[in-house]
Amino acid sequence: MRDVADFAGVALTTVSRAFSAPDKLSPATLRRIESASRELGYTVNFNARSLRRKSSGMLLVLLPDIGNPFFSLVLKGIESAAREGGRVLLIGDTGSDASLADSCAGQLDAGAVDGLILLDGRLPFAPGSRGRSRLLLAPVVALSERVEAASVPFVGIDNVRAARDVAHLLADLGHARVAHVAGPAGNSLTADRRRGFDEGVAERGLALTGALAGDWSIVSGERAAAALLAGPGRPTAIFAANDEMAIGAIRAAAALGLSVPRDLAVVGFDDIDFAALHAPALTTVRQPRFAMGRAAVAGLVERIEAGPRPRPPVILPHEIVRRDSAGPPPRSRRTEDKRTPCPRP
Amino acid sequence: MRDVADFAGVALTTVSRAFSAPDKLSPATLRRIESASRELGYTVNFNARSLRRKSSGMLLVLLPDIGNPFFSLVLKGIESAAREGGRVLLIGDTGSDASLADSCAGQLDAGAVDGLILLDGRLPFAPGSRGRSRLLLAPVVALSERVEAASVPFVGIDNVRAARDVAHLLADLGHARVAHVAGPAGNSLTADRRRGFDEGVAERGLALTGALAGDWSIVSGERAAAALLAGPGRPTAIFAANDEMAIGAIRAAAALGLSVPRDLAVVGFDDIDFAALHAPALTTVRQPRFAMGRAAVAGLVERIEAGPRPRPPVILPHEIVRRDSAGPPPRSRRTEDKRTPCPRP
DNA sequence: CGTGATCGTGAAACCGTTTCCATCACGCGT
DNA sequence: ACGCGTGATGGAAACGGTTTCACGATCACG
Repeated sequence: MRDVADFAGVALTTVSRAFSAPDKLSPATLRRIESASRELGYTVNFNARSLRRKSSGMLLVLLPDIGNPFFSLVLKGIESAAREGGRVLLIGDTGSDASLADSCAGQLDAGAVDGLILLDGRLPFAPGSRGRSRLLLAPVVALSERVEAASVPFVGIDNVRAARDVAHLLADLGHARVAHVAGPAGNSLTADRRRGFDEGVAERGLALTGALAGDWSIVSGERAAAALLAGPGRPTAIFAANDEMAIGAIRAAAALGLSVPRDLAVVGFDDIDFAALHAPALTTVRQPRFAMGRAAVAGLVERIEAGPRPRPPVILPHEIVRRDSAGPPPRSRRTEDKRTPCPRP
Repeated sequence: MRDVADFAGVALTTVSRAFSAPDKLSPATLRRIESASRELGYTVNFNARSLRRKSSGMLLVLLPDIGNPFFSLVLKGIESAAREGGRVLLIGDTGSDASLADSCAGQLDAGAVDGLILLDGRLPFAPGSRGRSRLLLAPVVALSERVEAASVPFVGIDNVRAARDVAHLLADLGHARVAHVAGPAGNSLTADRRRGFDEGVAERGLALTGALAGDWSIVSGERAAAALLAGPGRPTAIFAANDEMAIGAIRAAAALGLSVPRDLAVVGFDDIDFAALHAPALTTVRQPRFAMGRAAVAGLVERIEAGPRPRPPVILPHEIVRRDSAGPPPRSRRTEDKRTPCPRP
């Protein structure tokens, strides 16, 4: 910087201003400084700037599995909003390792990042620990999945309502016996979707023939659905708590010689990209993933700039997307009733 | 730091060493300093350290689309190796925006990151520009996809060989007329796989009925395959340059009333997670994605530490995974020959 | 008692920016 | 002609850690 200043015949201060507040300089000096730094191959040093400013302009995103297709569009939303605000993204895949999440979150204390976006329902650091209490005041926002601490701002959808909507849809289609493939226990999404579905089922007088937990993966959904379909009082519709498990449920049905949607209706959740391309195309709950990412950044930036004031959660609208995987229940029910024994077409 | 030193009753220097070279201290003082800093809530300031050390310990990964399932396991490999080396990951999704890639790469000059992993075939900055020439000497490694500059170390597989293996597999299965759904033009993967397939086809005397380019997406693969299947001399096997386009090809076949693998063999490339779960399960070329990620970090770290010495490319072994989507050609060929006219079952 | 080896000590320099405060020139209203 | 506000610029002190260096203390060992 010294060299650039000398080369351009200005003071160090002026060069600094040329890069941090260009509009404060006369166009002439600005041009001179720009050409000088280009000549000398000068670039502002990021670390020095961050040190001095006590802010790096980086945002850390913590997520449990970067391979999860649900996150891709969310991340793009985060990235797009971050970029508009001149901020850079750090992504930490915490996997199932809690200590790893802790070390990632330590970046906040170390001043490496200005804020944290949690896509993982777990808040880093053990409850009651010093790290945890510090985190509650820090610029942190929970996205999609709530965290137990209410003081952490939340961005997401109304999962209870959405799951209830699914139950209503199935009732409207004529189903009477339904089952649920839930997410893993101890997860706010699992709990909310389970509760909403139960509510909707009760409201419409449906029978819940069973509910089994998966771990969001295709194979877990397949396993759970296989068990649900094997039991007595086989359901005519299955609601899976995410799209991947719904795909698993369709596989399980196929393995039993059941065709979706003819013999079984399946509804997923999330509307991942592949949902529309799957055969059959998945009926599912669309989350506004891109908008959720953007809203999280907006909330986080506000918290960075305005401090840890409590904020109401941001609930974005969801939408039920009707595609091929959910139709009316099979006629076979009526044949079972022996009321109108009709021949197979 | 001053406070911690006072609190622990040691010198500033000693506290510094406790965090940068703990093994140089006696266990007793180390413990004392640790408890003191815990007590005082002290954390090393990342920016100050990076500034003084002229190195941040961060690695930047540039990729064209974070939603691409191929990258997920690669990223996990990168992450795991980076973590072992005590380094942190920055991920930049450049999309199709070249200027965005430039600004990301500018982080290198700014000292924000120590190295760059390019999963995008494009090298940032225009050829001949100052940024580009600087990049060639900087710690950069190309992963999976080669970049035009030979001086940039490369980690990946032998795509030519792998595609040739696919042609041989199809020949072994008895296919005589094959087609190719290629990647987008101007991409090294597209070129290599195309060339290898052509070579293999020629070696075994197969007929290439056509080759059309997609953009790696399912729908593009579907469109290309539909065109290939509609033309005269319909192929009995299609080799798609990645798994997603292979899935698209299977969709296209289904739309034409063709069943895979009975009426058409389809082979993909990459072995993404979903390939094994797709119905039918995809025959494909497995890339050692996790190992590739790790190797890239290893190469990058070496380049960071040892300087820009030219290094031979790291070519990892691939493997053909035979699943359900590719079988022998349909009998119908013989019926077409009017030799054994048999009734449809 | 001498001899290394190991561990710890102050002080000072350094990293590259930002920012507070002062300076300076210039144009304007009176 | 004078005082003054304004906008551009310069000087110097942080910012918070790391490194270096010469040197003092301690300790085990022969």
